[in-house]
Amino acid sequence: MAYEQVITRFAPSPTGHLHVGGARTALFCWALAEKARRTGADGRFILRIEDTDQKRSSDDAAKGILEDLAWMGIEWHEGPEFAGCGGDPRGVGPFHQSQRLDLYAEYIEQLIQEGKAYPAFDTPEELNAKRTAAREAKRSFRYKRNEGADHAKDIERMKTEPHVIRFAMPTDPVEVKDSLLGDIEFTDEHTDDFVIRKQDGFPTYHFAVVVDDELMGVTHVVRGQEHLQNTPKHVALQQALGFRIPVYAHVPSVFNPDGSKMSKRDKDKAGRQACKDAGLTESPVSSIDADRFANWLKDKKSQLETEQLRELAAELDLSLPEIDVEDFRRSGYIPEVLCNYLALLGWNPGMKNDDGTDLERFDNTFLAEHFSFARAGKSPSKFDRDKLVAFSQQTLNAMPAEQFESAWRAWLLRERPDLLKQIADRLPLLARAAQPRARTLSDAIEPVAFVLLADAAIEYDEKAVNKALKKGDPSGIEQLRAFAPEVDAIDPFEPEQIDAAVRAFCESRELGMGKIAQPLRVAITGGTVSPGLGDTLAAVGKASAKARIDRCLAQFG
RNA sequence: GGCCCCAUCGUCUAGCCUGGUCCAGGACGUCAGGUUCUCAUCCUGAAAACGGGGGUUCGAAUCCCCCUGGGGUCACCA
Repeated sequence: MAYEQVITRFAPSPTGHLHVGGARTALFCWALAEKARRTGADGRFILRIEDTDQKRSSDDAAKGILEDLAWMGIEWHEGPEFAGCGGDPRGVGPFHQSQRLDLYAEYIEQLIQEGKAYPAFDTPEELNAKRTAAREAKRSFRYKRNEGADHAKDIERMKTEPHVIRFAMPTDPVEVKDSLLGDIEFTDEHTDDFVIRKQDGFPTYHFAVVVDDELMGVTHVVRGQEHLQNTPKHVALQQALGFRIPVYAHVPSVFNPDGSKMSKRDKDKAGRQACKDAGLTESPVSSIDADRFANWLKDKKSQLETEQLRELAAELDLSLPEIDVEDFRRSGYIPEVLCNYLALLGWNPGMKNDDGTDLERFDNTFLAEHFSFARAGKSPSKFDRDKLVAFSQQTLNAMPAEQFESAWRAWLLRERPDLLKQIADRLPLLARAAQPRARTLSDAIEPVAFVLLADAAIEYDEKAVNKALKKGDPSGIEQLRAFAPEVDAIDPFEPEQIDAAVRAFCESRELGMGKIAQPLRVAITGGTVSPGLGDTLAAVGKASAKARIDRCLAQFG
């Protein structure tokens, strides 16, 4: 009767954009459910917004997370509706915890009636004092209910006094079944009588997750390893409430290459360092006032707003470290690549390519078909940007030209609309030239940046001029002079025709291609590095090409 | 500090469960060559790891124990 169910959920708290670590967890959650779904079982991936912290949660952040997930192609089957994702076919919503308060109240009431939870009236000061004392005595502080507590009397007191509700944690050892780490036994020294309802009436995370997971039918809880110590609390709560106990999988964290935790603070750190290196004492951007700036500069823990940091980085020509999914999107990574890299951080398919190398390039569909925790790693991994860049470059280079062009156009439209306007008319040509050199959609601009300059604004690199124009016999500049009249005859002025003309020129004079290529390159771009010659000339167009050659001849001839 | 988790090249990892085919394979990075009009590609090659110590065994990267190291966690945050 019961056919296989794999119901997973990703439950972020909406306090900012989606962190790559979270994104990987979401990806694994999705893959697990999607795999079941594809084999005809009841596989569902739920997205739930854990906004029980009134102070830190925001609607904007929640929306940002939906956007990030949708961009990555991690589509949730149930949850808030966004971009074709979500919905509530089983009627288990709403999916914002702040809208489920009545539900929690019911179960808390039940626990209090049964004496499994109780009100506590300690002030934060009292608790702090106890914690400090415990620490000084080198013990860990664990809140335990007063031996002589009078439950009925306390319940009466609740009506008039500020209080929290605590769960009377049973002392039996709790066994946690984890499909990644194996079974782990927690003895009762791990947990105390933790708070399940805060003074403001909101449930704590521990209580809300347990209730929601039960009510939403969650069968597999996939979450970060930092939650491992919470699990015995959750299991105890599930037992007390008579709930099912889901299967857990605690995935290891993702770190910076230096071993530090990948955090939003890294952006502040990079910005601060850049300011110090530049010897700045006051803010270079108006959005950060003097006091704030001074304080930020000396206080390593203080953080600027994301927008302020971006302005600062733009001003200092600094690239901030990517931490959130949104950062990678801005940097010009495509979602397929980010997903692929993230999935590989802790999981691998254990298959070979035809040439005998390990299979590591795959898409989300492949992931959904093959994912399991049996092949997932238990140890924390470091985020290697070089490898991500390599994946990105390989993928971008291998795309069909039209696909690259449209991906690039979409990226430019979102991130650099000003630039897109400037180059929109010859985007296909520029895309063709940029694609083989593009590592990301962002740095694709670099190899074709010379087209953005006015003909008269080309600055000639001195070394390039010496090497390409002055050396040789006849000198580069003479070759250029000889070639100049040929330009007009090239028709149409397109890469193939240009290349053919250059080749013919070389053959007739028995020259190596380099003899004319480099002088031309300097004339057109000011330097010795650019895309193929045909692409380079075609990108600026015949009129500009002639103008640039003439100007160069005039200056060095 | 208590408790929990983890441990193969610089990094991500394959191999470990079901010891021998592993003087440990791949990818990224690095270095050295080569192809190409520059750059980027592409091709060839090289250096590079089983944290240490005890067991078990004819035999251990693989199984067990200890040590060391790394990480996590000890909130009215999630």
